[in-house]
Order: sequence, then structure tokens, then C-alpha cells
Amino acid sequence: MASPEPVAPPRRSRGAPALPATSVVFPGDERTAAALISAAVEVMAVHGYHGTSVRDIAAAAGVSPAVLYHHFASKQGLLATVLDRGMDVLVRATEEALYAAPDDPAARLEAIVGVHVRVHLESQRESLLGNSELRALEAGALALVVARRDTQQRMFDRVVRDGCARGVFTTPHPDDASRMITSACTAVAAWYRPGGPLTGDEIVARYQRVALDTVGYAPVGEPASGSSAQRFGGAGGER
Amino acid sequence: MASPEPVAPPRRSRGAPALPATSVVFPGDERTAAALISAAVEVMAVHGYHGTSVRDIAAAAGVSPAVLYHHFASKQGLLATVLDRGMDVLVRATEEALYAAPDDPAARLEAIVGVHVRVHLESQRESLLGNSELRALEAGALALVVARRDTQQRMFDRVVRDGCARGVFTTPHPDDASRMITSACTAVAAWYRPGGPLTGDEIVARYQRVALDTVGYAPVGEPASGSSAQRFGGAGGER
DNA sequence: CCGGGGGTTGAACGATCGTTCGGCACAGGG
DNA sequence: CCCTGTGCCGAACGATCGTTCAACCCCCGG
Repeated sequence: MASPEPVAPPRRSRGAPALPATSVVFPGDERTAAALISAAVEVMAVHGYHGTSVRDIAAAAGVSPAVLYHHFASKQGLLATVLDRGMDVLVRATEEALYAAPDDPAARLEAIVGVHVRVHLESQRESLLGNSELRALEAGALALVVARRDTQQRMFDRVVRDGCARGVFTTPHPDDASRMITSACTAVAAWYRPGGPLTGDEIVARYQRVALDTVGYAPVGEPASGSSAQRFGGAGGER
Repeated sequence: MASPEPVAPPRRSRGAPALPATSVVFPGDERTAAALISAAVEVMAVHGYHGTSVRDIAAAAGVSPAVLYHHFASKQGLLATVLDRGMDVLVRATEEALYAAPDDPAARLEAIVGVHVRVHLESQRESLLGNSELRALEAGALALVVARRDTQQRMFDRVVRDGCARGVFTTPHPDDASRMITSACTAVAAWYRPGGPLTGDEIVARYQRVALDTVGYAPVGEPASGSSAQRFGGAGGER
């Protein structure tokens, strides 16, 4: 690999290693640490943790392999940082969406489904990593990430159960429907390709809509004849 | 790792390496090849392809590392065999279920959801491998497996679209609902633990039920008041 | 001007990786 | 009886792995 660059000498002007900007890079991070995190997400999402070497990550970040150990305890520590931050971003975004949503089961479900799908669309590589490389985490870091994942699932469970208790959702299996929704939304990161026929907004809207069907959404006050389809889709040409 | 065995000398009585019996082990397989396949599924499902060494697989199969190369071209070839067979089992089972099902969208959807969930429950490790280690496959073998996966998805798409065309399913987004269903059913392999509170049959039944809600199942002939819930659940105490 | 220190480097460590190879054990046909 | 072939083994190959280390560069306070 590492082919010679045809133009522009590899001279690095010091302290500007590579392109940052990922959802797991936080504003307070040092430049090189941010570049390493970003590079790790990029490369590990493709080849996996064990399929990616420290040299691969360092090369993608534009630094020497040894630099990694000045910013992280180990390759494992870098993975732990990425996964922990990724789950943190997801949970926080979901919490905020839930907090801002009105006291209505359908609106709440739409809110958290929207956030969940959007995060998995926009932070696709981080999500992919978080879903496939948990097994590469050592016990301590794994417990932290799993705890956050449970928190995320619990938020969905609560919304669906509440909707059922109020009679707005009619599914006889709230917890299973809830898990099926999160599973389906999480899987978006596995198939979505940025150049596809649907925009992110369209995908989000569709998943929100189908998720409401999944929980058996039946608006209160109206017994609703036929199906619940009429209550939806005021605007927009569906296809 | 290779700790000395305290009792029972490692003497092998030739030609009886280890315990076989996995869904990707076929009847015509030689004993040692079967043991290697079975061991590969077991170990790789836990640590991933790159996280598993040839020595790990050989040890789990009770043979020497060199034996692997008498039955497979390489470690990569062994993975290709496992994944290819796994997808083949899934697609064939779904095809047969579809063939045996009556000409009714709801019954067909129940049939293929049932098979899909059951395969992912009973062949959990193979499924886990197939969902997370496609990236470790080289181009040729990958194309084969991806083609089979597309076939599987197409069967779901066709059933859902047909149900919509007949007015039995009311979802405005058949393809998205279809993909959400397969995603959710596939994810079963990621969370199911054999000792859990629900039996496999119960999980299958619940997923069938929720899947029908997901596509907006509204039985024909009856405009159905309230929700579709009444049409279901004749027997069995739901919870 | 000088001195110090954090960030970076190339080189090297032992360990383990996938793979190969020569030879051994043993069943079956002459 | 021997001879052949098949399946298995231990040992070893070079490559690459994660990690360490001493030296270096360059910015910054004095």
C-alpha cells in the first residue's frame, strides 16, 4: 500500500495531521487525537477492529504508529473511546428529543425513531462499528457501552408501553415491537448509501410512519374505519 | 493458551476429532471437515474472522492447524464455505415455506417471518457470522453471498407488495416495511439467549404478529373497527 | 540568546499470524 | 508379506502484529 504521492511532497507542516469532523470527535479534543479517532472510525468500520492494524489507523491519520500511544493507552483504548462516545451521542440525542416532544405517545415515538434513524444515517460508520465490534471490547469498557445501549432500549420500551397503557398503541407485544423498531432503525446504518434514491429526511419519515404501524397505532377518539392509513399522510406524494 | 490436560492423555484414536452437528454441516461432509466447519462457526461467531486464528479453529476441532489446509484452500475458503452454506440454508428454507403457504398475503408473511426468525434462533452462531463478517469475504465469495441475501430480501418484498396490491396490507411504504421486518428478524440472533424467558415458538409467534401490524394488515371483507387486534389472538394468553 | 519540554519519529522488540513441508501412522489391495 | 495412498502431525517459514524506546524537532518562557 502506501503508494508514493505523485505531487505535493509529503512534508507535513506540523500539527495539522488530517481531516477531522466525526460525531465522536468532540470540540475539546487535541488535533492529533481527533485525527486518530476519525481515522479509526473510518478504517475500523470497513475492516473491523481485528482487521485493522495500528499502522493502518496511523497512516489514515497521517501520523506515525507510535503517536497513537501518546494519546491513547492502547489500540483497545482507542476503540473504547470511539464506541463509548458513539453510544453517548446516540443516547443524549434521544434523551433530548424525548424531552422536547409533547406528552403524546405517537409524537414521542416519532421523535425517538427520527433521532435514532438520523444518527445511524449521519454517523453511519460509528454506528456500524458500535453494532459489530462490541465483542472486541474488554470487559470494563464493554459494560459501559452495554449499559448505554440498555438505556437507549429502555427509552423505546417506555414510550411503547405508555402508548399501550393509554390505548393509543394496540400491539399485544409492546416490548417485542419496541425491540423490532430499534433493530430495524439500527440496521439502517448497514444498508444506507449516501447516493441512494431517498434522502435522509425521506427515510426518517418512512421509518417513523412504519414504526407507528408496528406498535398498532390507532388514534384515540376516532374508532377509525378500515386502517389507520387515513389518519396519516396529509401532505406529500407517497409512492 | 494450550494448557496441558490434567487427565486423559491427548492420544486421539484417529478419525474422530470432535462434535459436529451444525446447520452448515452437510451430511456428505467428511468427519474432519465437518468438525472444522463446526469449530469455525463456534469460535468465529464469538471473536470474528480476524479475531480468530487458524490455530484457534484447529484446537476447537481437535486437530492440528495444518489439517485445515487439507480440507480447505485457506482460512478464507473455510469462511466462504460457512457463509455460503448459511445463506443457502436460509434461502432454501424460506423458499420452501413460501411454496407450502396458501395463496394469502398474511399467511405467506407469517410463513416467511416464521422461518426467518426460527433459522436465526436455531442457527444463531451461523447467522451472527453471516451478519457481521461479510466484510471479511473476498470479492468472489462475497458476490455469491450477497446475491443470496438479495434473493431473501426479494421474497419478503414480493409478499408485502402483493399484499398491498390486494388491499390486505395498508402500509404506504411496502419496501421499507419489508426491509424493517427482515432487519428486525435478523437481529434476533444478536440478542437471543437460549435460557431466556421466552421459548423459540413464542418469539416466532410474536414476531409474526408484530410483522403483520408493521405492514398494516387489515383483513379484507371486514372494514375492521378500532384496530386490527381483534382479528388476531383467538387463543393463547397474551401478556 | 539559551534551555526545557511536549509531540513526533524511525527502529526495534517479542509474539503471533497464515501457510508450507517432510515425514509418520495406518488401512487396503496385490 | 510389502507397497501405496490418504490423512494427520510437528516444526518451521517470512510477514505482520501491538507496543516500547531513545532521539529529535520545534515552540515558548526566560
